[in-house]
Amino acid sequence: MDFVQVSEEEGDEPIELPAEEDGTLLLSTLQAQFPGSCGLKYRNMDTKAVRGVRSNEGRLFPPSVDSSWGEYIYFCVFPKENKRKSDDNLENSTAKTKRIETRLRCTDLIVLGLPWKTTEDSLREYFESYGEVLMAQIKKDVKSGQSKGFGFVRFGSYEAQMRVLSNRHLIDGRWCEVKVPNSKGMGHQVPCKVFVGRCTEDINSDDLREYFSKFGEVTDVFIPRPFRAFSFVTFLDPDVAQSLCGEDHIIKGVSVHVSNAAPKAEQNRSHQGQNFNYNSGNNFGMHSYHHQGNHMNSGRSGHHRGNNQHNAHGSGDNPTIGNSHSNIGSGGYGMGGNNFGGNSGGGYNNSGSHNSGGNMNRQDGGMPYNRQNNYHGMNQPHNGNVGSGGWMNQQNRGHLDMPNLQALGINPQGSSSSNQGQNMNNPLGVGLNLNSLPMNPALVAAALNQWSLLGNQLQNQNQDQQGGNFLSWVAQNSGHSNASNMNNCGGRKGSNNPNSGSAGMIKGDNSGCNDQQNGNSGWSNQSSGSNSVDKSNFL
DNA sequence: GTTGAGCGTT
Repeated sequence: MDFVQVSEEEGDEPIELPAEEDGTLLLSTLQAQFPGSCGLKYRNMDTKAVRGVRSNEGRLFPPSVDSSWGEYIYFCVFPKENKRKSDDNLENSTAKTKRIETRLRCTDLIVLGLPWKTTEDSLREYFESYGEVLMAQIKKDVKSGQSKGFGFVRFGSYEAQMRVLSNRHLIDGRWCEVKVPNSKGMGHQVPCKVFVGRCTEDINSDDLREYFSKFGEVTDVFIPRPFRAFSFVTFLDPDVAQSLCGEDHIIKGVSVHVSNAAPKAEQNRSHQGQNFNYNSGNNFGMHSYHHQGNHMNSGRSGHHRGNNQHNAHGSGDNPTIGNSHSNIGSGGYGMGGNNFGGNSGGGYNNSGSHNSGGNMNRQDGGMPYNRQNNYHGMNQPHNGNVGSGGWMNQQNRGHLDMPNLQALGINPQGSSSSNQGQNMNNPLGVGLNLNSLPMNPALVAAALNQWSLLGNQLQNQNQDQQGGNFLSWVAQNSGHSNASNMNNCGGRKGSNNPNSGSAGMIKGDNSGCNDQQNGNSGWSNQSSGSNSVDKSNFL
């Protein structure tokens, strides 16, 4: 009996696989040892090139005319979606295990928001472009047979599942969510998304996709608009994403920095007192977030970097519900880079020396310089969500650029938290859920300011508050917080009033400023040198 | 016949 020496990847120790009597090697024999493999290849010693092995109807044919497999060591071919970073040899030992594991990890996926008209056939048809669909069902009303607007799908491969989870889906004309059902306990999601800082405006999504595809399959590229000098790249393989973190890459001549797209921390449901002390339960095995006392650190790898409060939340789905965070106008428009919190419910420390940073929304792009503590910020830490998510549609539907939260293990449902629905943290106390307003939160804030709604409420919550409206409150607080903030921007040009955080739509000029930590308008993040950007709001 | 947050008569 002839044996064929096969290794998973070139250079690995080979396994001898028995060939059939006719000299062929059964694909099933190969797959018994190398699950997921679909073929063989070998390096031709003469040409130094890699040659593929002929494969037909479940059989692999020896390359030589005498039906001999020779002394070659063959290595496996895996479907493209299994392809790993080519130089990723360190993971060979785990790759196989991983494939086995991942095969076992296919789960039913719930598809929410389906059009009423979608049938199981059309649902299946849609998802078959991602891979083999083992099951597609629409939940219907028993009596009427009418669709309930959601359904389930199951894929044959984990790769397909991952791809589906990391993409958005336009099904029969409607944007739908695909999630792992009741996934609050799902802990296996690892971040596939990386934050790419120091982007320039001429680096478009195609550039990013093209560049990063050489490391692994890119499933999504997201560039916040208006331009904020960063973007997100999502890989199919979280290992690829992780392997790139911390690296600098040159794209179109520009040195960009890749870092973790800060995973949204576990929701702090306890909400108690002044102790804002949460360690994320979602550290994905690579970093834990120590948000202690009154300064939250957005730094990676558990380090306290920058000490700028940031908002780890604030996606369009407003996952900050039930948390002690706030966004007012986080995201692209309006107040953009700055989050002003209302701090209802006791929150944490409005009066101590360590007040939250003026720009709570800052997440560094990995620049090692010009990092300053920013404890002296507005006296309003977060709590309450005012218009979080900025321009994003609350349901994330219909927005082409909205990444899928669940790909990162973020479940916008808020799971069992009691604070679902109406925002319990609403600092306005005016019975408004600004998140539900389909408009620019900055405008909302400005409007409320006009109505003197914001200021009054905030006054009750902030002992430093001297009265006035919200905008003046912003000005005041960012005003006396600017000891650090102003200094961060030595190159500031005069056009931007750091106290005018309220001026949501004013385009700030912060060129030369690497740390925009004051009350600038959201637009000010457009400064070319800015690394003070918030990635978290786009996770 | 309407609707649009959710979690599945196996």
